[in-house]
Amino acid sequence: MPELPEVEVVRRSLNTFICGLKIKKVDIFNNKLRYTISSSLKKALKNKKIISVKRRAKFLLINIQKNNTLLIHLGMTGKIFILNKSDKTTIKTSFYYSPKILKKHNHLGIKFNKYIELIYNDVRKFGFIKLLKTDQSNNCVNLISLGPEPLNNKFNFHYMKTRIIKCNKNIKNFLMDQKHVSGLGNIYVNEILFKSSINPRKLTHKISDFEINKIIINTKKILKDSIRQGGSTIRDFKSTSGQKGVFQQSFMVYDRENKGCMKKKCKGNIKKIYIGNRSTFFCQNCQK
DNA sequence: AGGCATGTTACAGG
DNA sequence: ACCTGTAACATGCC
Repeated sequence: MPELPEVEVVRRSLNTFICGLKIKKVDIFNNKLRYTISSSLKKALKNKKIISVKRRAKFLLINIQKNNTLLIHLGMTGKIFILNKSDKTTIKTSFYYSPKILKKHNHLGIKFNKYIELIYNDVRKFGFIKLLKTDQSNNCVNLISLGPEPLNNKFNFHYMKTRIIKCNKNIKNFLMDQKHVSGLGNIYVNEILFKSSINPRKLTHKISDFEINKIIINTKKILKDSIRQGGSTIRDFKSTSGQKGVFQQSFMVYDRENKGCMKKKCKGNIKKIYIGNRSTFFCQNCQK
C-alpha cells in the first residue's frame, strides 16, 4: 500500500476519525517492528487528546497533546484500522479492512473509548512507530534529510535542474532517492517515467529541460489522481468491507509485463527489467 | 520449492 | 565522496 498517495489517504481518514479523541489505553501486542516499540508510549499518551494528523513523505505524524508526536512508517505492509464497535455491523477503517488479515499481525492498539480503537497491523514488520517530542519532530533522524514534497512548489524546474546536473545516475534511482524528492516509490516512479516517455535507465545528465518539466508535471498529476481514487490497493486483499483504493486500475506499466503499451498508436509491449534490485516496467518503443 | 513483493538501510566494491 | 548492487529485515502468495 504505502507510497505517498496511500499514506495521504490514510492521513485524511485518520484526521476524520480520531482528531479530538482522548487516548484511554495503549496496548503493545508485539514490539518487534523495525525499531522496537518503547513501552514508555503507554504512559506518555494516556489521557491525552489527538490534535492533528500530518504527513511528511511516506511518514505519518500524529500530533498529540503535551508535545507528543507519534511518527509512523507503514513499511511495505503496514495498515491502520479504526474499529468502531458501537455498531457490530459497521466497522469503519482508515484505509482498508480484511477480516482474515486483521486477526493476525496486530502490533499496537490505541483505545479511545469503549467503542473506538486504532489498530496498527503489519504483516512483514518493516514499518515502525516511534514517540517524538513534537517540537523536535522535524529534526528526527528519519525526516531530517528528506527532499521536498513532490506536491509542493519547491519541487519545481529550478530545483530539479540543479539537483540533476550535480548527480549522475539513472533517472529511476534518482526519483526513488528520498533525499532528492520524497514520497515516491517503485510503483509511482514506473508510472511517472512511462507517462513522461523516458527510459528508466537514462542517466540524469542526459535528461533534457523539456523532460524535467514533463517529470514534474506528471509526478504531480499522477499523485493527485491516485489520491483522488483512494490510492492503490494491490496484492494484499480481495474482500471489501472498507475503503479501498482503486488507482491500481489506472496503472499503465506497473505489473503489466508483456502486455500492450497503453499509449495511442504505440504497438510496443511492456518489458520488465531490474534496476537496483527493484522491478522496473517500461515500454521499449516509447521510452527511449 | 523458489521467486517475488508498495521500503529502508548497512555494507562491499568500483 | 559518490555511485552501484547485494543482502537483510519477516511473512505470505503464486
